Amino acid sequence: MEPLLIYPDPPQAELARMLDLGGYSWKAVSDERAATSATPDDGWGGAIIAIGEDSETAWALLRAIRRADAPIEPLLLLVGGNRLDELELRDELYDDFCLDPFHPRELEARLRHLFWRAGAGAAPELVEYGSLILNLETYQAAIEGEPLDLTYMEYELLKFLAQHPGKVFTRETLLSRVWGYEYYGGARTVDVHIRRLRAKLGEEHANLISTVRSVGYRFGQSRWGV
Amino acid sequence: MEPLLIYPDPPQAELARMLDLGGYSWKAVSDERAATSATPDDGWGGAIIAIGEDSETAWALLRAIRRADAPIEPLLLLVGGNRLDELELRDELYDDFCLDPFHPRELEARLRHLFWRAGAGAAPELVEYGSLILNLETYQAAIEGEPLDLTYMEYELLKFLAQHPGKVFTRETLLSRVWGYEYYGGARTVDVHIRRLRAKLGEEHANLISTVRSVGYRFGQSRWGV
DNA sequence: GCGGCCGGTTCACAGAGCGTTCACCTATGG
DNA sequence: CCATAGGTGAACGCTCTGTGAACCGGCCGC
Repeated sequence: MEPLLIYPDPPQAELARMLDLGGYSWKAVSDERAATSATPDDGWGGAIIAIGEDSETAWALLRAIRRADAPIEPLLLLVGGNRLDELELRDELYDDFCLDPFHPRELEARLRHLFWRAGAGAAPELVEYGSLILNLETYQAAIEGEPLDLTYMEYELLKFLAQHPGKVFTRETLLSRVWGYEYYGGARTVDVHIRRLRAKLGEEHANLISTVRSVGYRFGQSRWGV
Repeated sequence: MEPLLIYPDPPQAELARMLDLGGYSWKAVSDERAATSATPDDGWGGAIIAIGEDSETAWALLRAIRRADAPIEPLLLLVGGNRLDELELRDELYDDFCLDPFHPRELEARLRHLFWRAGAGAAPELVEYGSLILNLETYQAAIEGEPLDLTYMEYELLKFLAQHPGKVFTRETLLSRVWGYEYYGGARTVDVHIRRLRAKLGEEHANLISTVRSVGYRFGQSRWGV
């Protein structure tokens, strides 16, 4: 997970200890310029801004963050009880706040909930293996960015295989897991679908699906490095 | 504004006083049944649930609320410091929480922020996708500036699809989400409406709705990024 | 009340896409 | 070198979807 942006620098010892204990990576900055220049390649994973004595500076930093091209989310404030009224009319500048001084347990719970909320909204259901991507919501597949035009059964079969990379499945297992438990048909059906999958994956990636003679098929590399 | 659902009944005096002073209308209930029967015509404006001694009952109530046809939002918990760990793995059951006993000012700030968030995120009256625009207030639709003359069901179907671009829906899902949960009719009904939608969208934009064979229909192109 | 219109649902049919099967060929290992 | 397993091409037939049209119920004006 990307590191958290912490303000000010240095943060209060309580906060630093709680973050370290909670396994969060973080970096403290002292102003907007420092925040910009220290931005990780993948952006910040979130921010915790303490509204201290010089609250105007903190608010200015928050406005800058929210205006930026890649707004940081989630954004949590640490605010003293005597500054609560400053939150009013600034709703757009934060996602949650925590009274300072804080209970470590409360702050931890708030962070967890914020990250859950951020993650729950966006993330589409994806199955990935190397450059292969299956989007389970849109029923689309792509390899190295190139969309694959798969039929329904091809998609289902590839999905099942890619969800268990490295594992070998017999034809019978595939028939029952992909086609359905009560399915009764020839085992060669699997062969044909595997063939078409290999063809559509392209010569370059056809070896993603390997044949295990006398057993069945395996997707991806074996765990033993064969 | 619609009244707030408060649990338990009666609420602690501090909470009642803060709500009254803050100008909130509210109604306390003692269990799920009371909550259902006391539901205002326009639904609840939100809920404040205190996790007390009998936390299991409160969690059950929350689960029922979130499962209901019209989930109550926003949902704020009052939770004692010694019960903080119960929040873990229940993220989907609340929007925010406040330590109990609470500062009236903090609770007020949290309520204000929650309502602000709910209002800010509340359905924009426009749904847009490419050159397609749906005006939810006036029930009008247009593509490339050309108004579309849609019937009620056509409009509802297009609205639902356009609100979830890229995602594939089965006919059954569409029937339950667009036509209504209890609807029981032929799945071919969906086909016919899709056909008329495509016709009215015009040859040029008919491909906005794509068929996913053996699955259902998808509106627009998938977004791999989001 | 009655007849026509409008919108939603259902039906029947046709066409195409796709899964399955079969026959034949190639690869592999004993 | 044989036996067996897997790859390949093609054909068959089912299932799903698109489409035209009929049906049905509600609404409105005459």
